[in-house]
Amino acid sequence: MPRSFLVKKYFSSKKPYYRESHLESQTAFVPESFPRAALPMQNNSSALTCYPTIPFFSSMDSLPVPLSPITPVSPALSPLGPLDLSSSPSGSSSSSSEEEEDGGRTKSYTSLSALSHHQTHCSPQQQTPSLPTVVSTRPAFHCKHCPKEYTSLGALKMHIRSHTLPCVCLTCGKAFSRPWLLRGHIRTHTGERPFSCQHCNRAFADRSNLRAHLQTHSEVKKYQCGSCSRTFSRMSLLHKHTASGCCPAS
DNA sequence: CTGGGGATGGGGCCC
DNA sequence: GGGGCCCCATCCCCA
Repeated sequence: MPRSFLVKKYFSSKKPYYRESHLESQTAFVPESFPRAALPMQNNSSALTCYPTIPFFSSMDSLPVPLSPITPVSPALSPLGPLDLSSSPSGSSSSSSEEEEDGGRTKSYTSLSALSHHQTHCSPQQQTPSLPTVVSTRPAFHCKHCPKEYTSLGALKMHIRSHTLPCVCLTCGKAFSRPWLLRGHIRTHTGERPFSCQHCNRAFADRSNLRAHLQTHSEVKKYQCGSCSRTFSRMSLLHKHTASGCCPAS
């Protein structure tokens, strides 16, 4: 069903949206010799290039190295050694990535992302006091590029890709963390729109955008303003509405 | 200001 | 364990 969001806190500026400024920094890790000319249109996959993060790692030296020799670590002993360069002592930090209090129940997914949002929101100095100081019984894998930490190496590796951005578009040089993100981006070059609306035949390059579009065909607008009872088809529209001053409260 | 499309990021799940 | 995909989330831009 369309966008039944778990209503989470709305952080207006919490996450990096890769605009020009960021792009500029990104191009720093793109091999300068990427072929600009050839537009690999025929075969989408041909435009996919996942550079093995070499350029970026040139400044981050040790990252790929420690991943392999990691050995299972006892809960008390977090695998910080290899992965975490300078970070906090494993015990003390224990920002309890997944222990965001949820009625005492460990909630891994949304709370972690919420915690991540929180962490990216607060300065490292500030965040600790607000976090429950729970000593996690699970190992903590710290990202050395940001304050985030994960309970599995796989999750950390996945996260690290968002720093290394190994997938580079051969057409424009923009870099992405995952191949499928790059594929979606490549559609913006090729114009491919594999997702079409069954109601109006409008096509979209992204399934999420089709899903959002389907909302426009829906009679029911599910996002309602608490103050004026206006309803909106998207949560973002509701947020814009409230931000524009309808709801003086908050 | 609103509505909607486009683009993108990230976590989780499944294979 | 990794890749691919799904879904959620959010921002930007334009009409």
